[in-house]
Amino acid sequence: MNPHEIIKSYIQRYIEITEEEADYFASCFETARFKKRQYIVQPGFTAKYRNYVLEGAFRSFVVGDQGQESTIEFAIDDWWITDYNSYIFQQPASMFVMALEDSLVLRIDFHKEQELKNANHHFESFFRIIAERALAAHQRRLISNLTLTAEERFTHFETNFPKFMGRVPQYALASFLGMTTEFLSRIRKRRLHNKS
Amino acid sequence: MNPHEIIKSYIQRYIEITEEEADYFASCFETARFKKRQYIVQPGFTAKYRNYVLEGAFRSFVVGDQGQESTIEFAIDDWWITDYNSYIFQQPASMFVMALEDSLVLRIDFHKEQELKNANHHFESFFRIIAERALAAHQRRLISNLTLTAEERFTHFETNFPKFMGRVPQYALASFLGMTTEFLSRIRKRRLHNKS
DNA sequence: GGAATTTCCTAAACTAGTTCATTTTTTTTG
DNA sequence: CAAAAAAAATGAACTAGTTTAGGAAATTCC
Repeated sequence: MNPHEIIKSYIQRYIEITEEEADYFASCFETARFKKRQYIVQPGFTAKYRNYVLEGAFRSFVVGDQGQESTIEFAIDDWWITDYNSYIFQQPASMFVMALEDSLVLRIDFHKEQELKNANHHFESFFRIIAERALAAHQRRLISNLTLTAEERFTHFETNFPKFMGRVPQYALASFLGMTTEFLSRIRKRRLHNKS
Repeated sequence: MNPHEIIKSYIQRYIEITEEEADYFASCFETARFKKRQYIVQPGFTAKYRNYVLEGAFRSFVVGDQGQESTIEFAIDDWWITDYNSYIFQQPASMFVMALEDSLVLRIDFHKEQELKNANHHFESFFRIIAERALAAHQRRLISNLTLTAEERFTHFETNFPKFMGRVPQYALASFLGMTTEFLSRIRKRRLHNKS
């Protein structure tokens, strides 16, 4: 499938629209390629795009006072990524979004997205649905962060996001799960000896 | 202002609609009173309503295997509360939502909300906007949970949500901030002696 | 293909935050 | 208003996770 077919089938998962509407929706996206380690969002600059990953992988993270990185989100094929606080409010970003691999994305410009939503009730619904789903997912993550131990968080990630395992570097996963690389390493070692 | 005037002025903060549309919107809500410690959502039961707090205070929380409570959200006047995973997907809840004080809410039924969204593009926009804003807020919270120490999280809460201070019990705040009551107590004591 | 850089691992010392057990204070309720 | 229940405080022992430091693999890049 070509990029536009992919995004068409994506939107059709969530709302029922005509072929023409789906084509119009797809036409509002443009493809963009990024090389490994390239930044697509940087603190201080406003996130102009909402990005849908076709190929490759991304990671969004913030950098604390002492230079500690905290991974906010990962995105591989069929996931969205941007700095939502920056994109939604069109304010300077506080996060980095970086390519973890050479990647290909479909992206929509903020203003184009507003046009889409104004033009057609169905598109407004679509963006409402994906926002609600993202919110629900964030709430689930918050719950695991608050209730689980470091090891449980790791197990939870392994079982719920197996496709991400191996795709994302360990230091990035550790900071996503809210622990140090050293501790994640120790967990994996402990596992190897204790279990199975 | 009476309840319906309040919710009318609430929606008008986010979208521009006619007086008639605002009246219709308000007419889809009903008021409900709850006594302190009363549950409005319980695990196993599907959250039927999205609740807008007029008076009083609520707390949503999950209970872990060993009985440890983790507060997910607080809501006082002018805030929304429900179990979003349950409400959005109309699945059994995993959270409790409990009144912290005798409270008065305006609530909308899930099916009524769908009607509203289908009837009028503006209402669809409204729910899209509040979902996006809630998502952005969740992302900000995730960042502070990942980057700050327990004491910093407390300070951050004090400065960003002063209206909640004093309104919510300490044990609930501690579990919201991801620490034990004992530790929060120690932080406050430390503050009293060290600073100002 | 080899030097440089990045990522991952190991281990010991350490500390931020927890657990447990008890007491004091505040709130609720008959 | 007194008894009971709930919430907050205190302190000591403990531990899950961090820090620091060094070395081993694995990737990257000229």
